[in-house]
Amino acid sequence: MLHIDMDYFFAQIEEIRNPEYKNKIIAVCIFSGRTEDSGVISTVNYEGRNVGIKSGMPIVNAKKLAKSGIFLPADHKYYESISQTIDGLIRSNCTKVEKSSIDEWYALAEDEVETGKRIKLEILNSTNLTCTVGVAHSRLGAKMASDKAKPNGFLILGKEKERNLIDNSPVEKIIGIGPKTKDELNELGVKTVSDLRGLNQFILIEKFGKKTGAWLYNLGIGIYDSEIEERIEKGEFSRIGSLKENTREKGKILEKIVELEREAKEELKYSKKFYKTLTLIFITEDIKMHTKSRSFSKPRGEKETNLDEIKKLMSEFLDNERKEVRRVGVKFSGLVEMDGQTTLF
DNA sequence: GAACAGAAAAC
DNA sequence: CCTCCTTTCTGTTC
Repeated sequence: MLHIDMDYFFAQIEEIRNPEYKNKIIAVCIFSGRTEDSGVISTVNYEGRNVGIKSGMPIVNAKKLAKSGIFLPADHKYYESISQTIDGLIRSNCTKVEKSSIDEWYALAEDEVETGKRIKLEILNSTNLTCTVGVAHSRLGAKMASDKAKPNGFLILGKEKERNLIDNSPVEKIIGIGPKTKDELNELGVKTVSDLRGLNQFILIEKFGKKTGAWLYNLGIGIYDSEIEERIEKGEFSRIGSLKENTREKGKILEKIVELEREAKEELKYSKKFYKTLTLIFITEDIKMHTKSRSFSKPRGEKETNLDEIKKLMSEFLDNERKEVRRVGVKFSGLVEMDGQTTLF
């Protein structure tokens, strides 16, 4: 299996688009609009990483680390179009392709080493962007290989190296193990994947749930999932945004929700899909996420208004929660194809 | 089995 | 001090 991962994607795109920034620190930012520099770093180039800037870091803190750095707003539409170009190149070279995010792909091909090299070159020729390719037997191994080789790298792992690399990795380097699972595993004395071996599978399932528990058990004994899922369609569309200030005022919150709903509907319109469920998202002052949703017996389209439901769901939330609201969002899910007919079911 | 809410993760 | 988007899983309730 191949794993193709674009190097510091958004920031690299900005480097290519603005050659005058060559060799400077470039950080692509998500500005929240609360204050001048509120928001976080999305992606930063290696010059920026060298001085300690990381993705997820508040923009204000990053600016302290790089007085002369270039801090640009994310231009998602443009990054998406480049992602599509790359997607086309990969698909024309591989037998099976899974696009796992805007800048990452898993793929199968006849001769994977040769194909990987060719893809790297074709991407460079047509976009001027570098990427890193990992080749291994499993999905996890391919991903670990590209992680290890980046940036602008190429790494092939045979079965034995693949197993060793995974076995000796700290658990938090494994895709699927985040901060919570890491902490819980560390408490059990598990630091690396190899420490998982020998743990009782029923204890793992009891502690981490059926799915994760069984997956961790298999990981420990060297069984890695390898399926490629060629899904194309998205299952939901959502928009989230920050309020100017934390508040509980219905008018202010509603105004933002309506604005976000309009944006999410644009996506919906573009996809020509209908939805069965509307969800409002609330992030309170303590950064906890809450949701309120309503499903409809008949799928709704881009034309229908949800104002009544939005007001009702919002009131329901505020009546049961006394914290202030920091951010809000709207989500359309349960997407279905409708082609004009409303009597599909 | 659907609806709803929340947790966790990846990006 | 704290952005945005999507997926997957789990528990609960009806």
